[in-house]
Amino acid sequence: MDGHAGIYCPSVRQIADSTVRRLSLYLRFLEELDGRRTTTVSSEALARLGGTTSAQVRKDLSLFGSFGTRGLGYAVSDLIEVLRDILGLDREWRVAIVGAGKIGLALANYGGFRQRGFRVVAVYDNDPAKIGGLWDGHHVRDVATMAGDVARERPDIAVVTVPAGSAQATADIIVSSGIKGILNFAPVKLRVPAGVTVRAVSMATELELLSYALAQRGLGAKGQA
Amino acid sequence: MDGHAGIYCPSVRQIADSTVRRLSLYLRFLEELDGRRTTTVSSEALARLGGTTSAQVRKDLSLFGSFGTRGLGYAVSDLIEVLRDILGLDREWRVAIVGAGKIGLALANYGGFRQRGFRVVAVYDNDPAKIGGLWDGHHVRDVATMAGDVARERPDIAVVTVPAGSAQATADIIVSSGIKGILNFAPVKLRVPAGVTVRAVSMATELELLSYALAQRGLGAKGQA
DNA sequence: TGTTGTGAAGAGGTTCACAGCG
DNA sequence: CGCTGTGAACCTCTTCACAACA
Repeated sequence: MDGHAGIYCPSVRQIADSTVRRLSLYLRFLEELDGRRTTTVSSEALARLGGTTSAQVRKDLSLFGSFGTRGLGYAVSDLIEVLRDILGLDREWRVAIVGAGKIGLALANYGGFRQRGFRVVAVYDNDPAKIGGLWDGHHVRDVATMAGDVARERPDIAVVTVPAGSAQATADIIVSSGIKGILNFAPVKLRVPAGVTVRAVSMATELELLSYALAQRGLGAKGQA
Repeated sequence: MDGHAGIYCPSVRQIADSTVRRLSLYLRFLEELDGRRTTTVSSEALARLGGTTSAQVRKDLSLFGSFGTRGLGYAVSDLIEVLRDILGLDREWRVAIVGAGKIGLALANYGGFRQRGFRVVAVYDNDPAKIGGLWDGHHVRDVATMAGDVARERPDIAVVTVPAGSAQATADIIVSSGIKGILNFAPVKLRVPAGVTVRAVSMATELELLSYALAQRGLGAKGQA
């Protein structure tokens, strides 16, 4: 055990999503800076990299503590450790992938996945054609057996990469098996009880936001045939 | 030409991302309701489906016009058409995929992609091993030839599914070739000139938001070994 | 009567500006 | 002197409450 989880308690109860999103961004920049042997960084420099303002950077960090040195800035390697701790990346997260399809595969093969401490411990599907087969080195199991496996393998997070139509039913199985975190790739809003956290990666929504932006842009100027 | 693009001009100049995101969600629910032959829906019902409030639904829609009937609600099929129009889904979007890998494949095979009017017109990569090969029915071309193709094939949107390290360079090529919309799957913040819209699908960030939420949750109660 | 559309009030996040320190 | 940390002002989005109306 590392025993230092929760050193950086926010003074305020609830931290905004937008803040955590930026912390995650800062961390990526800091790791890049660290790779270039940069030892110190100012809020101004971090802000430029992240497309925000120096005040925003300082405010974001100050919600969790005082990590900088006045007149100097932030020590890159220290801040990396702090942010990893805050974001919960100082430990391993055990992940079950539900839906042995292409999206899950893309995620599992995404370099940052393993590197950030996310480890696939089980893969499920409900398609008899897939069950028993191999998927990225894992045997695909029947989703019906999930609840029984959880006690043994203790996954922390379930990744839902099933079609929209079966996403809610899948989420229900996941919830009832006791998993408290869900990363949802299906283009539906999952309904879960309090105490379970859902995050959605919404390709459909982002595409539509893009479509909206482009359509708006076309109004004033050209409006292509 | 359909000629009715831009009927629904927002009274305010700038619509919030969060609003457009909800419109996209409403549209999905409306299509589901339409499939069940439901003809009318109240803001209250839409709100329940989308996890928001009726006032929010009405406010969101009222930014673009008055589409409901007092005492009755909204006509499902009419509202579907209105939202499709607002979101720019009443036309075809020509898409170039840059990075012939697994994520792009997952996206291209996602049902809603074609169905919502997004059509892949070209696939690029910079890996000589992939160039010339077949990818989901498309010949993979050298990304260096992109600028020349754009004049002929007029893609509206480029999907960036290359590794983080080459994402910015790829975006630069895309921008200089004249494409105005980018859907970015790489875990980096793309820097583009004004006039180009970027949307990011960030698996890394959402994973970290999930990790943060779970880590926080562990503090008060159990704090697993 | 039932539900929309909307001004006004409220909440929450961002920006400002400067005191506080190294 | 430079840069952080932070209360206060600002602004934007959300919620409320009710008039308007089919």
